[in-house]
Amino acid sequence: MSPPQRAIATNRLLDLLPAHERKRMLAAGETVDLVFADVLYTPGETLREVYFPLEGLISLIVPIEGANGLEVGLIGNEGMFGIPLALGVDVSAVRAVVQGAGLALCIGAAQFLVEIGRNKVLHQMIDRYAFVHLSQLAQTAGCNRFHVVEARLARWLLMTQDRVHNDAFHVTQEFLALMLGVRRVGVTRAAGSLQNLGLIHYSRGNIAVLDRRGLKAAACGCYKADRDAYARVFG
Amino acid sequence: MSPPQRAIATNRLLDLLPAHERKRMLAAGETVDLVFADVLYTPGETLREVYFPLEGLISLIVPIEGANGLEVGLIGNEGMFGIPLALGVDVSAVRAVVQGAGLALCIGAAQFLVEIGRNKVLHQMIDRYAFVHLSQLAQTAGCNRFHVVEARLARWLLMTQDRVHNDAFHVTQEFLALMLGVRRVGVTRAAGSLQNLGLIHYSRGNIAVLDRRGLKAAACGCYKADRDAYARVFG
DNA sequence: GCCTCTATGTTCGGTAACGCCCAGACGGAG
DNA sequence: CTCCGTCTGGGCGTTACCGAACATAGAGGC
Repeated sequence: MSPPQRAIATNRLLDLLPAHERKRMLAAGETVDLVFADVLYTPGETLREVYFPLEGLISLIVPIEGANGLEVGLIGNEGMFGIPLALGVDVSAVRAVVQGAGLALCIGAAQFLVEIGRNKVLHQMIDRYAFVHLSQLAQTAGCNRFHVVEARLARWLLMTQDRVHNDAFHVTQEFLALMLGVRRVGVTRAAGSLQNLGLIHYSRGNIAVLDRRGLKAAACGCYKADRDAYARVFG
Repeated sequence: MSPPQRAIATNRLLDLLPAHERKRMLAAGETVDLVFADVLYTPGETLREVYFPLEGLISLIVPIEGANGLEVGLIGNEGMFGIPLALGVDVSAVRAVVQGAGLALCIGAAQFLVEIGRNKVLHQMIDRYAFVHLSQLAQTAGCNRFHVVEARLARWLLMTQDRVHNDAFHVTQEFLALMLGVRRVGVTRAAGSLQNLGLIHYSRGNIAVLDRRGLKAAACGCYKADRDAYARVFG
């Protein structure tokens, strides 16, 4: 057997740029390691830099009175953190927490503004991503209101799997409960149900997706809606 | 007594523009009458025009499987409908329904694109508004998840009052139930409670806010959070 | 081996919603 | 005045959660 190959991680947004522009972006920032559970930003904090995850995963969490907060966005290598800057605002509206360790391209705010000012295609692309984020946010709002925990958990697992490009990843039920805005017990029940159906396997924070098709069936339509929204804009 | 005066309605976004630019915008479009319950757009529909409400009220509703949809945004004269166009996307992500009749400035999509291409201040302003909308969407997502009907109803009434610039307006419990994503009976209970507290009065669709302070106290903090988000960006 | 810490599983009573259905009450059209 | 459509109020059983507490079980350090 050959040793485990490690593909060069990329960011799908940056991949949309012409080669020379992509190089420019890579040169404009530096590759940093996102450390699990690091809080990159809190609401109201001034944005010092933006992140284009190559492998890492960033959760966007909105604080809410009477609760521990709620995840309203999940950013992997299909997106970026720092939309407000592209919209002319330099503060974060949400808490940004590293949910999966890995590399990310980090670009200073000032430099990023220079780049989007200089490069129309880049700016256009970020704007379109902002629209996708807007759509997904609206979808999530409805999902959180109407859909049962099990379906939302299935959706979350699929979204995460898409972003880590791996059937297995690490996340405890405690953490899932925080993301979904439910009690841990609720996650235990839902996850147990999904496991009984043979869709996933988990043990002490190690989750493996066994049956992607089945998981899609168990998830609410919001998963598909999210993907469609992305695909409609980026093809 | 003097006859009821009718102030010239304005749009707070357009008011932020220099006088000559504001005139230009008014000339670029035409003033139309938003008709109650009209569906301006459905999800996926191509945007033919944008609206800057002067008096009218537009509800943004996201379709959601297993439910009748959920309101995720409310646009009065403090905002505009058509954010996607400013972000380089020409389809609506939501259903846009006229929730309060009144005048609005309507500008064709092509013309609007010309204007924001020509006028940096305008484009910047719309982008910032998009950010505010993003923040409010995140807040709403959490609010819908965690807060009880009564508090959400109070928030909705305050938001609407702000946008119609009037203590009284017309909205049935049936409609409120749709907006809040609950049963009509749930609205009956919550509205009855607010009325018992002397905060509002209602009868057959005619709602009057009697005690704004009290209503703020009854609402969740999301109302204040929304206003703060707007104020932080537009001062 | 043993201990400890973290993660998971279970149980209890409580509650804020749900869907469904029916009853009353007002107001405008005829 | 009567009729009818719209709007509001209430009851009933059900459900998916909640908060709190307690019980097991695997993984790693020593």
